[in-house]
Amino acid sequence: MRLSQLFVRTLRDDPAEAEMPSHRLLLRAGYVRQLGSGIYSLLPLGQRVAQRITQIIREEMDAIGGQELLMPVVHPADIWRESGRYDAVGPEMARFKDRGGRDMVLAMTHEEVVADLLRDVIRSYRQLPVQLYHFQTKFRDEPRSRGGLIRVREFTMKDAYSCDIDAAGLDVSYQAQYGAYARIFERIGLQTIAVSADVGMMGGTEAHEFMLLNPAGEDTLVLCDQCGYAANQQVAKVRRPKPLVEGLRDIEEVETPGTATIADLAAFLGIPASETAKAIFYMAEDGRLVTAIVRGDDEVNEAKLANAVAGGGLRPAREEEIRAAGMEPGYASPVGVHSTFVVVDELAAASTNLVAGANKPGYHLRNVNLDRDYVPDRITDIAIAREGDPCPNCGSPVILRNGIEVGNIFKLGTKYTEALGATYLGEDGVEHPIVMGSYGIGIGRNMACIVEAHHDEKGIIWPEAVAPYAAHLVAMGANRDARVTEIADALHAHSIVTGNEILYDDRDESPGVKLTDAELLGMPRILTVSPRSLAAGGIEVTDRATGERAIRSVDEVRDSLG
RNA sequence: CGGGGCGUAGCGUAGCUCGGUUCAACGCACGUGCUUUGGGAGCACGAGAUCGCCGGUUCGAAUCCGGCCGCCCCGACCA
Repeated sequence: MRLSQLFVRTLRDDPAEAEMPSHRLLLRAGYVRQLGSGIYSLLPLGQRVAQRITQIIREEMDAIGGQELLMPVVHPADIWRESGRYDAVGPEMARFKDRGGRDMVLAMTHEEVVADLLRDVIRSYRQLPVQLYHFQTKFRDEPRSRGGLIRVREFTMKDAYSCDIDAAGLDVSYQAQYGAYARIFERIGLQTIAVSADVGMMGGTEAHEFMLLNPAGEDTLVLCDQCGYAANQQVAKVRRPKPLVEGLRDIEEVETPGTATIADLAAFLGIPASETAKAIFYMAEDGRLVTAIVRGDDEVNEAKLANAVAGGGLRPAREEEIRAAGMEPGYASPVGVHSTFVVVDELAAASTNLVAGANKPGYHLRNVNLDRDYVPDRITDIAIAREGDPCPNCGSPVILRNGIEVGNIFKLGTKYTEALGATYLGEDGVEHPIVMGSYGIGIGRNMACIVEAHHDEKGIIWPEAVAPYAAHLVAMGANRDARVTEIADALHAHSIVTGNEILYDDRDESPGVKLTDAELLGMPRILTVSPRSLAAGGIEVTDRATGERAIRSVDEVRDSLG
């Protein structure tokens, strides 16, 4: 490809809106352009990278028996009503009516369509298992897009769906996907960590997310470098040492003016925050007011709490809702209150003689104890893991790191197949719902993550496997030696013939401009043809990653392009 | 949705406090010509902006006021 013909323009200055390296460089080097918030065009260079990533994923999906198909972006609302998600999913799903007034949606994901296909095609256990996948546009009207291609609203995703006769089959499919993911990320140059993850609104029993460590990552990971424990903070278990149990002392009211926060309360009473009980309130989707109790030095993990409540999503309760239940915000506790769903963290439950709210302004209670003073509905781990906590596996201190999710795998189970009636007739002559798994990789996000992991101050450094072109040929000083253009043209022509076309900077630009652009664009090798290189014996080959330069003969370079 | 910031030429910005013949400017990029050619070249000429939009105040608005829209960052949110 001749650079003089390529639809691209590189920018000398960083666009003001770009902060992350990948966003900055992809814009400056002309791989992408923004159309609106979270909506991007891939320019020809970007599209080539996307296609190379896509092809690698395709190969690995095929290698584990995946079958590629293509499902629509526009869905009738009906199948989303069948699964219950038409109402369960909020405004992030775009909805509209077609000309006939029928409700339609833009696909955020394709479980419903897969289940619909399964109920149409699958009759017998003999047709299972099967793994389906496609590359398709998703639209999710995110409340906030960010970080260039890291979090966008419209994007292409590889989503795969495994379909098995039972949980054991799902385990096999899940493991196959896990292995394929490891190979995919290895091949495209991303060092990832697979962490246990929350199943969230997808439902299901188990999930992993493949994470790229990155300071700008939106997820917090809890990692143990001793035993390899790795979990998203949303699900990371907390196993802190149990406190010493004291004898229960009598409850006692104490005046504590102006102590609506744990920090103020602990300071006022001169006790550590760990000797207090913190009450946080949420409304569950089913209308229950949830009281979460953690020790004063802990924070509530909302994902864990939501799973403990099992009443759908949670939102913070409003003050009037808390008062309506008989409690006083800032001085609240479940003591003497019976109308809320009380979830107590294990550590708080094991702690004795805590200070808790008295449910009147300016007063707390000393020596509050579980069971004696209030009745829990559930006792479970709802605290958020902290840096230095003992690893739930081996007890070594864990570390916290930010990560970007580059892929995920979910064991869905039968949620969608039951809802849509996708069943097979088993060997036992009985109808069973098909057991599904779901496996996603965002193409654009992966492209951005590769840049995050592979760049320097000069520009992008594409790994060979995903580079838009294997080499960037720069012709310089053509007017002083006719052989320069001759040789460069011939090399470029040769690369077309071999099917491994290189990028050829044939522009009438100064050497500085050409070399700077070559480094910005990031092909793995830069081939320089100039009177100087010819005098030295041929073509200068620069390794973009290491900066190493070597003179190679023209023949040698030509052969390397084959 | 809360908090903060920003919208002036393709990109980056100045001007805005203090309204008016340096108010529409500067650098880069762009076009033409000549020179230049191994690290973002030089000279000359040139094209390109109804200063995000609408309304108001005023003799006069990029500048002041109100409303709206868009974009970015933090948080909430995130199959």
